[in-house]
Amino acid sequence: MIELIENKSRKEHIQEVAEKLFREKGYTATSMRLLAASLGIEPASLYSHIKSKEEILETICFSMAAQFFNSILEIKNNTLPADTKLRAFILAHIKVVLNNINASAVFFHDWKHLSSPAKENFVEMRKTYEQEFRKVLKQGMDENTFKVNDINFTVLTIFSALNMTHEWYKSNGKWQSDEIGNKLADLLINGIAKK
Amino acid sequence: MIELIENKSRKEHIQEVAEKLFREKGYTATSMRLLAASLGIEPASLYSHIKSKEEILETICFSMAAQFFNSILEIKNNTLPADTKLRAFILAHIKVVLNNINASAVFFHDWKHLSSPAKENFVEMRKTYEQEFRKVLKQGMDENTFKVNDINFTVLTIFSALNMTHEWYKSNGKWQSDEIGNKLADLLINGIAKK
DNA sequence: CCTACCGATCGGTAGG
DNA sequence: CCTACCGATCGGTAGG
Repeated sequence: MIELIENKSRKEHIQEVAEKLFREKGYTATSMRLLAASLGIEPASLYSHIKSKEEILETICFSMAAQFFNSILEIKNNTLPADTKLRAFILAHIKVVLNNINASAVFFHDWKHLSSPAKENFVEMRKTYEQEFRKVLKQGMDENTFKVNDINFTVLTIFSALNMTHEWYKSNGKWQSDEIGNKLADLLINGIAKK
Repeated sequence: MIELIENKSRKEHIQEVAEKLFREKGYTATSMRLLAASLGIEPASLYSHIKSKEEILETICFSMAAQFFNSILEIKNNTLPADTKLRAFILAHIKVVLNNINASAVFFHDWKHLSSPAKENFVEMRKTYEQEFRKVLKQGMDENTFKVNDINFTVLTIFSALNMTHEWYKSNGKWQSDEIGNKLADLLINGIAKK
């Protein structure tokens, strides 16, 4: 059986196929019947492994959130120059996005379909995570190496650039995660204009 | 009647309310029953004015596409230095996004729910539009004022930053469209690092 | 993991 | 713009 060969539980398999479908069609437009058919089972059989459609969405969103937090855990308290630290943050963030390309697409597009209180928790976690990026921008201003007029605006723009990579990234393409992370860091830190 | 005072046809009113709901809940998750209720009419009455739910989506997507094209029409064939031209493109683009905040959210999120051949046309138009931004990056490299390693990557990142503004922009906020456009242009052209 | 089925809701039509 | 209604599909449950 595939799930034994790949050493994955049936639940993990459901999760994985759901991520792919949710990414392609969107969470709301994906029916449990299609998910079941994609797994080769009857719709009712899904509910032996999962509680509800929304449970799948919650698992995606909170597992991704945990991965984002973990990815910067070892960087955030290091003593590093602001530009080095920001680049490390960007590389860590992009690695999580590109290693979980389906889940991150769902994470970015469909978190708003979470119910309360999951939705409020989600927004709160995102804010806490973004705070680490705010801190490093502040640090760069204090060190006089960054010129940032508006920290909030800059953080939002950085995340815009980082989080859209999932839309155009092809895993069979020529770029590795760190290459893309470095290109993004170069562009955001140094800009398009020649020095 | 409101629609007469505001000089709007019933169809335009439906369109406007639909844009707001589609933005808030997503296209698929918004039912025609909710749309009707928001307008204070019965669901069946909608179909006196529109052909289908997807017609509303098509109108949003193609009207936005037309606005984006028109906004750069007077700029693209001018003889301008690349950085000036890129900034003008960014200001024009951001003005369209922020003047149509609901419609642009739908445009960016839900275009994939278009059916064929509308979807293919949409993708084609977007590619043509992006081409103008590619040209100005190429121009900047020729003029030796831009340092761009990868035009395709850079254009995608520029649009990521530009197109996410709709998610956090508050129309009652302190910023006007051109202020945001200029801040984006500053960040993308000059970067975060102090010169 | 299946058969059988639930009530609710979907987009849309007929006819006035 | 309404009443009345269509067949299809939704997420999910009961019981095995």
